[in-house]
Amino acid sequence: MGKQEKFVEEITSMNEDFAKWYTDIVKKAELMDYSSVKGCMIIRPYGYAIWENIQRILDQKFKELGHENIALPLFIPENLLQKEKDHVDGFAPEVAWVTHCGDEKLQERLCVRPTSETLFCDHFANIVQSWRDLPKLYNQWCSVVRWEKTTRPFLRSVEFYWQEGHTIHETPNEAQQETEQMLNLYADFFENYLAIPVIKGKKTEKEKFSGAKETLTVEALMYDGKALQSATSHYFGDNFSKVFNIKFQDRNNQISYPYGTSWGLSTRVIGGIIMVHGDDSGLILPPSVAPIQVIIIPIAAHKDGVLSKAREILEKLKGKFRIQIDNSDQSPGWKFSQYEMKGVPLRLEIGPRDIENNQCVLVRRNSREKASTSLTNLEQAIEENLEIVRSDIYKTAKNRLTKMTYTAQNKEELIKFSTKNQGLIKAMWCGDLACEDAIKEETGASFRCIPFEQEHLSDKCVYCGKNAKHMAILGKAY
RNA sequence: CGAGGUGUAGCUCAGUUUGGUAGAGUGCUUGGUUUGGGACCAAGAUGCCGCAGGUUCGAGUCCUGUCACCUCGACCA
Repeated sequence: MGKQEKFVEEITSMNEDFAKWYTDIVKKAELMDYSSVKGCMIIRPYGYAIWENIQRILDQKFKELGHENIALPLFIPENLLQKEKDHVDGFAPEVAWVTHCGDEKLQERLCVRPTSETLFCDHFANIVQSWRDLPKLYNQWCSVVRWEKTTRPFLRSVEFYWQEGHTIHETPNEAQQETEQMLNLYADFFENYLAIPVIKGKKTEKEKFSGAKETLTVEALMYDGKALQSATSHYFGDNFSKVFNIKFQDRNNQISYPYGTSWGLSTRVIGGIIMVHGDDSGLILPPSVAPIQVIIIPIAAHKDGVLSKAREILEKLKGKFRIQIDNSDQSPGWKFSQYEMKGVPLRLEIGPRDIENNQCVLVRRNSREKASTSLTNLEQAIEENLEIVRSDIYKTAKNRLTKMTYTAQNKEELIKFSTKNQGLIKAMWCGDLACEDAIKEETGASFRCIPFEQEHLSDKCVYCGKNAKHMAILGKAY
């Protein structure tokens, strides 16, 4: 039986219709369900458990770096939102307004937060007086609302869950370091935990966050060749501080404005995990965030000793791994398919033949290779196999990123690559908005970022031929 | 917000052309036999045919309106 063989007919093949494949996966793996509220989804327990694992890992990392969690209101008064002009211009078209309490019209309407910069700044202004009060390193886990016209599960929904970090610092340098530090933290999380290779870089003026001086981003490539902006980290300078009148007395007894940052990562990453690692049999979850890391499937469970042996294994390992046993009366084949659909990284089969030989069968989700494994060193074998899953799916994703990144030397190549090939395009750029707009118009590809790792491809802008300032990464994005 | 498509059992869909008893597969429930890649037999339960009007003796089917969802664009984390 070859690796490519498809065991499940219920999922649309990803090469046939990627969008349909994606919808099939999120529904059949029970990650989400549609709700009665337009554009809003229900994250089901299995999907939410992935988010909880993401939260647990990131929350610990944030705290190790001195950040504290905080909870701010769901609502933002209109006057507060409107203080920073670029910011409100960026978000106004998609905010939801609360206008009434019962039948009574509110004095001032309230928007449901699309992001919380304004609330944080308003609060900072109240609590900061001295340089001794700085830095403030805050983070909030919450949901926000952006009334998007078209929605897709996890990738773009009207309400979505995320974390938003908001910090203020004494000096620009310190705030810039924070911005970079958090971007690096995200990049490390994607690469080493989610097994998703990312490109780190800076957004163009056009693509940066409304109100930011600079937006840093990690961009990932999906199976279908589209890019996903996976997490962002913004440097605000003193933009927001001045507008919100956040002042402190500095070490020289002068009145100063602090320098701010914000950074966020949302449930969108779950969409990224699906589209980077999944295959025609369903999800493939990175072990670090998989709700179930090992599923034990007893074979011929009615026979003497099988179930008790399976339970014995579970008891021994349940403190070490997220491990479960499926002793339902479905056939083994059904269970194999079911847990492959749900992306469980490792399957442990145990049947009468194994028990005779003091062994079990371990099967990695991504390769489906079966390996008889002694029960004596089982814990170590599982640990090794989970790590093999992580590094294998990382390699697959990394190879795809390399293979699907093209270098465009001139306008013809740029147009050719953006229309014929799905993937990312490296190209030199003069830095002018006019070229950026024209490229978007002509090819449909947007500037994903100006990567930190620059290469000198040529001296000329790929589009206008003027002197090039940077190498940029372009692509179609979710 | 533009273009296209779909709403019938939990799910996937047939039935709409030509109006006349509400269907199939799968899933679900119960019992039994099975069990190393989605097992088999038997017996069951399940419907405001998206919603609101209209035409008609009679509407899932025809007409008008409306809502929701999906796909592709534009916008976004």
